[in-house]
Amino acid sequence: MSGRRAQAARNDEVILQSARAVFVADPSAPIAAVAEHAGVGISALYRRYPSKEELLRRLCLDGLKRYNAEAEAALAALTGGGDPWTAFEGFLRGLTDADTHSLTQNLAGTFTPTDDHMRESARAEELNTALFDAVKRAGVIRPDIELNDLTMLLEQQTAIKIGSPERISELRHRYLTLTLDALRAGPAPATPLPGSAPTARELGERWIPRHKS
Amino acid sequence: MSGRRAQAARNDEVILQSARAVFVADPSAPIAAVAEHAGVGISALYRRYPSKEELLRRLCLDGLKRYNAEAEAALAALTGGGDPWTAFEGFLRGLTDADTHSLTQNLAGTFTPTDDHMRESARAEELNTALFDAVKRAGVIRPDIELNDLTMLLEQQTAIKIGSPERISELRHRYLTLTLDALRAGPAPATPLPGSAPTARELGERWIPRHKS
DNA sequence: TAGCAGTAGAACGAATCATTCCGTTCTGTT
DNA sequence: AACAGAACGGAATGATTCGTTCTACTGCTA
Repeated sequence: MSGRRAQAARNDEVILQSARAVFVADPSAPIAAVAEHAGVGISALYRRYPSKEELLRRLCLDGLKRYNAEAEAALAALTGGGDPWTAFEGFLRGLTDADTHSLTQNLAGTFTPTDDHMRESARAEELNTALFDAVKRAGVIRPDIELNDLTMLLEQQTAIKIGSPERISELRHRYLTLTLDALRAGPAPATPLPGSAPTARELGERWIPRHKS
Repeated sequence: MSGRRAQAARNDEVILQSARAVFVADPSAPIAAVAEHAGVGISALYRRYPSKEELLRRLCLDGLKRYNAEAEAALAALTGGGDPWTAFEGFLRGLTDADTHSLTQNLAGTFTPTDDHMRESARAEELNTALFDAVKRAGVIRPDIELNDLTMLLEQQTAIKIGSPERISELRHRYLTLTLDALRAGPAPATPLPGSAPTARELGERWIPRHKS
């Protein structure tokens, strides 16, 4: 399968990825920005999604599913007899990599949820509770942390927006490491922080006015 | 001094506070939202500030000054022989209360900075370095944390936006406590977390579409 | 080679928003 | 008592942004 058909198939992919990249960076970005990022025309978008809202719904739903997949994996590792803390850390690392919270919490409110969203969301809550209870029962987490604290902690990561996606990921893992140290029960292991601290240049760059980019 | 003159003086105040509240919650909010929040007409704003940008500049400058004031206070406490960790914690608590990072980092880029901003910013960097070096030298902070990490950690707080300003503050202090535990050198004290975790209701509320508020 | 799936991007229309402007109300002064 | 104007509320304005639609073009594919 090649030619026109192939380009279309390729576009399916590049459009979704571009939408993810653009809307994760700026949830209120115009749809034209997605087209530009993908290197396609606007009509290529509208051929696939009837409206911007529908595209956002799709992205968010994918995010929810990805979240649930990570949770299921962690839960499986846990009930399979794996080390509780390792499973828990892997869970949070996975979510950080997938940037699921930028896709769900940051997009929430920009569209009216469908039944699918409700379903995945409910499922997420189940998995969450099961996972958290298991980890809590294993006693590897400090006792005054509650389930919903995790959501907020992960959501805080979305405020880190500096430079390239890779750099962002590096920084998020850096501070996740710190958070994990704080989350862990018992004596602090003080894991060495990965990555490097922001530079003065990175921090200063944000003062230049950005009307058009 | 009363009557018309008094109302004007009162408006000076209420307008600034409203602008802070509105733009901290949403840096791209329309100027009309500020007027509405303040309970005044739009012209009351334009009488005081020639443009939206000027108002933003003012807010940001106030934020920078507040930041520097906190830093100076902490530095004074430190060189005055106070406990280094207490001074450091007080510094971060103060910044969290004043929400200086919402006023500076989150507003940066929405206007072209003036010389005043540059000046205060440079001053902030001086104070920062002095303060951080002193705390670092005292050995109360884990060694792999660098100066600019603090900025990012504080900036992450600005992602916490749930419910009333009081609730937001409570949650930010809750996670600041956690971060402080992670930041501190040596054996983890595991300070009890203040406030209460987010509720499912608080978390779920964000899924309702918000086109008009 | 006819037809259509697929596309690029201009055109359109609605909405948003900063700013201006006009008419009104009060106050301090003459 | 009457007025000059400070201060104000909010409608009108004009520019801009942005989602969506529409037209014209391209090159498979049957």
